[in-house]
Amino acid sequence: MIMSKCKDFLRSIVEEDLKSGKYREVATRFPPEPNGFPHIGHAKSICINFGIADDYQGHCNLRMDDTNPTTEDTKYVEALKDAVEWLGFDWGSSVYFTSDYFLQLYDYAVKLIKMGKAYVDSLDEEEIREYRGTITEHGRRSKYADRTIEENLNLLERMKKGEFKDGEHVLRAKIDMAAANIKMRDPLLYRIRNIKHFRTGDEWSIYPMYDFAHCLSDYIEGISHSICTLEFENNRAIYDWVLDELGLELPRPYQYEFARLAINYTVMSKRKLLKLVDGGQVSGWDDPRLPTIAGYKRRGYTPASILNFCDQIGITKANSMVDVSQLEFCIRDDLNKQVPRAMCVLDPLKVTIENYDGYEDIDASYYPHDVPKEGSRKIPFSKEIYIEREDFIEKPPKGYFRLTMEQPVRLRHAYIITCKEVIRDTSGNIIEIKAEYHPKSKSGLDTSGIKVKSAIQWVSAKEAKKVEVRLYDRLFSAELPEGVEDLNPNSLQVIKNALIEPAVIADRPDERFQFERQGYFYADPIDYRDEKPVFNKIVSLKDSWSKKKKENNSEPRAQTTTIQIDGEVAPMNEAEQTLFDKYTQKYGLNSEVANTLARDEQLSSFYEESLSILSSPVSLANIVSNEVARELKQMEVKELKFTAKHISELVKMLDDDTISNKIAKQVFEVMVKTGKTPIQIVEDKRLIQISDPSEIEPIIDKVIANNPDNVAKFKAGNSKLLGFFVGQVLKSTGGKANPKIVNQLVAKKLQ
RNA sequence: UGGGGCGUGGCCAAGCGGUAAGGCACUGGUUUUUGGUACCAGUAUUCGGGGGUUCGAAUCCCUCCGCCCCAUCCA
Repeated sequence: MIMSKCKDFLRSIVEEDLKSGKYREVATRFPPEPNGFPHIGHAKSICINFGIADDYQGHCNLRMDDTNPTTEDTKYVEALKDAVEWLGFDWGSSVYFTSDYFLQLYDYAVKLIKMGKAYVDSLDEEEIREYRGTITEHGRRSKYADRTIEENLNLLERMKKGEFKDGEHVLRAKIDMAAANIKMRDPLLYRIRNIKHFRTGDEWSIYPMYDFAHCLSDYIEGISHSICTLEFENNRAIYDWVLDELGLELPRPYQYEFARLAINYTVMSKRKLLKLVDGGQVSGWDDPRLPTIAGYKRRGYTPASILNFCDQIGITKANSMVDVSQLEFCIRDDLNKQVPRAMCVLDPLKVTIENYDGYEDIDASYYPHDVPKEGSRKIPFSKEIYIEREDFIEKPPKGYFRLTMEQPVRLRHAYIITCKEVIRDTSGNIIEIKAEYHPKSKSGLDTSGIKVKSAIQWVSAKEAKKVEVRLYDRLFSAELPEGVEDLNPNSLQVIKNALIEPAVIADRPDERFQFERQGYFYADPIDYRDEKPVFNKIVSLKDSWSKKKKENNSEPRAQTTTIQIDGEVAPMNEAEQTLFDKYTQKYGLNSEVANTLARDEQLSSFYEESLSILSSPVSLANIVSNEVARELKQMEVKELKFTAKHISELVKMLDDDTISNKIAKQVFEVMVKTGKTPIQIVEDKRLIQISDPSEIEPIIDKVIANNPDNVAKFKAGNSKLLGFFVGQVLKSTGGKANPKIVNQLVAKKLQ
């Protein structure tokens, strides 16, 4: 596999963990719940999980997360397996099921109870919800939380045996009903479901909840990186809690989240998809308009195109909406290089070539000059042919390249024709064109000297085969569809009597074709019959003509400028205000720095302390409010490896001009990590700054000599490049050159 | 008592203190017997806004704004 240059954040984490020896081998998993057909969002997840495993010589398990027997079914298991296989991934010798771990999971639950970390709660559903509290209010603990370990054990055992009705009891973790993260307010671990499970049958009356089952299943399988979507971020706390409380032998898995895929003009949630399937708006889970893997497969998308798409969209934590055109590009890009071209007329208009009598077979390559593949077919040519209705216009708009009364056109692979006469029916519709062909204009042997602007597809009337063509368009007309009201009424157009050149049907050189000038099509894997061929449109070709036409009658979109309203800054309390006044008035700090310091108790006391050692209020304030503040975001003052004394020492050197700001940052970094004193660090690394121009100038000369292009650009007015040169000089002195001096010198030399 | 995330062109997305990558889309042009493909060129003086630190900030600090997720016995 070719690795792209830019690693995504997950791969960066995996690489680090492998390097540090946290894991010997990377192990991921793709853990769908078998309660629906997988869609392209799953494909993204599949690519991530299997892709990472492949990239780092690890493995990825396919695991059915089948903990909720009420919605799950074995038919979905099959669909999931199909999807993974179709995309080309290998899940090894067997598919995993969470249900295979039910016994182990139960044992872990017992262990938690014995540790006093879990209890059987007997509140009803509504009470549990009420007790949980809200976003802004604490929850309160159930009175049942005080049950003894024996009681809990006994109850759980009986729950398992099926002695209770659904909802009578649940098992909950004993964490913290006041947690700001609502997920941590004693989450449910098990619930009673007296229902048959599609794999375990009636063996169990209780089923583990996601939060309990998932982390432990990962652990049981030896997963290293448990990758899921963003909405599980809050659940990570439980994931960690369960694994940590159980005191399991390390290594244990960690959870990481990425943003799920969204594409415009479609829906991706299983709920909405199921609604379309059940509601009959689509023909099934494999309806070619659906973003399901089965749908794309049926429509004619290739696995490679989906894989490529997943690669192109990247992996991040930012919620985003990918444009369908990105997907469409991927399938066109893939098919362009490999499928045979053929001619198919969707909306036939009869053309009689009056000066042609007889018949010939024209030999034509299946591939255009820029596709390096071999293969050709015979195309019958005769007096009566059909062309596409829209390839003739009596009164053409400007820029129309096809057949008109005055403008000849080439019949692809064949002759040039000229329109002689238009035949109409009684209501004035054009029903036929009488034309003449130019005998010397045969494709490849053209000596006619006639110039045409385009070549159009056609079929010979007698030999053409009738086919059904299903034209698919986006399912929804709204970019962000809400429901059925946003459905595109024209998402499916069935053309029963399209005409196709016979070789496509007789020889079937492929399953996918480009119907020239129209798009890519796929022989429907289910409905296609030799006597009644059916083709699905996969995607249109790009069409700059229709775009141009549309442009003429569409207004440019109005620019939206968002005005940003500034909120009010929280007022300072009295003590903060006093400090602020002191900092600005007595020490001469600017208000921003004073503000940062005054509002943070830790920072201000740190500042005061360092100020008592070194009387340099402004420099100290700058370092404390910027660098120290950053460290204090991660930890408490007492956890810091450095003290106010270190900082004043650092600032002293800065004030002395012994070191530059740039060096100070380096020193600070080392100090944070090691706790060494700044003086020590400067000595160790010989970080004294170089300010002597005679020492710096030769380096500048060298940089200038090495970058003639950039010198030219700079002189041409690209003043941003000054930073580039300064940077280069700084780099070659290990950051030791005095940047102020370098800046002056570089500016002077480049004048 | 709220918490957790996220903001870089029209859409994705690199970048992590030293010249704002790349892809899609778009616009021109070249090639072309597909108005396709391929190729070339163009498109962000600026990274949600405002301040601050720095010789230098998309990157560090402060602050404000805007989105998303969480109160299923779903996953």
